[in-house]
Amino acid sequence: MAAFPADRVEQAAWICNARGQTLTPLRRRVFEIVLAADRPIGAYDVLDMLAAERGRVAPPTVYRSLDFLVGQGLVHKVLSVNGFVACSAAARPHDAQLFICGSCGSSVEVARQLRAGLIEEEAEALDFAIESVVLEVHGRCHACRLATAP
Amino acid sequence: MAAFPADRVEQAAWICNARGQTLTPLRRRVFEIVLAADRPIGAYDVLDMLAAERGRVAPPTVYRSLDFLVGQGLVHKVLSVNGFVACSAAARPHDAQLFICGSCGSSVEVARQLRAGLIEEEAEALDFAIESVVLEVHGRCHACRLATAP
DNA sequence: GGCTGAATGTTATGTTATGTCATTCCTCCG
DNA sequence: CGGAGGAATGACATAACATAACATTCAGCC
Repeated sequence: MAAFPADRVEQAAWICNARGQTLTPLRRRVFEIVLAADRPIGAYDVLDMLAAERGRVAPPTVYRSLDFLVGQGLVHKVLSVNGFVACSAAARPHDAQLFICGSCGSSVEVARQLRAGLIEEEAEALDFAIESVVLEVHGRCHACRLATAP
Repeated sequence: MAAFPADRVEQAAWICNARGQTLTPLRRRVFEIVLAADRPIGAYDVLDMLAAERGRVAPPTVYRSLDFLVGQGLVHKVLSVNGFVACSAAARPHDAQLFICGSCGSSVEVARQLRAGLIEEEAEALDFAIESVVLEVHGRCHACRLATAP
């Protein structure tokens, strides 16, 4: 198998192949659209862009592709804004840790683990089997803070 | 002012009063409904229950009351299930930390702080001003684990 | 009495997401 | 070759969640 590629779309294709999955043209295009937005983008925004390129597109077309990408860890769903954002480190799936600016809508994914075992401790105490953790931090980003407090 | 009451609904009324707000009959009833569900409940489920009691009820009626309760910290919105759950410690507003069972739908709110400063550190590094933090842990609860692994 | 503001009612619509069945296309196997 | 089977997509309909905008009610107050 070829070496891990530099381009993010090619990386995505490589990752899918490595798992016996296929980044079809449609999925690839959806991924490109999500990637091009530098912030969480709504499913219907993706839909509109697809529709502009190829005529009428129905919601399931978009949701199926997004679900696939989320399933592969290539894209994260951002619950607090009902949007989707490209993962910044998709090689291995992980729970997203996002800082989301309420002012400009941008989001930053943080790779470094921001949990310090307390969640796992608590889960242990509750005898709760963790499957995933949603962590979304809301506030104002650096740029927006500068903009309004000059 | 009277002492802090034992009943959760009375507590809620007391908290609202202390802030110059009013827990009106409608809001009180919505709070009771959310409280009675021992898990996150959807806005439209609340709506159905209200409608059963008082005839036609429109969505804004319910959403306004829920928004008020969320604003007062009496109820948390659970993003990952589009639902609302009564806060277990409403006296002072806080970000919710929830363990949600994907099997039975129950949720448990944890009062103990599960963050260890890493999020704040990261925010500092990003010059990001935190306004709120969404933390929702998904998995299987104790009861459901017992049920399927006897 | 009439002004005011908070709350609620009412109508309509916007936004997000999914269920279901049909169609296409590729692959594998005989 | 030809058909079975599976993955992906297309197409249609509808469900589920949420809000905008304006009307009405009602209590408190001058």
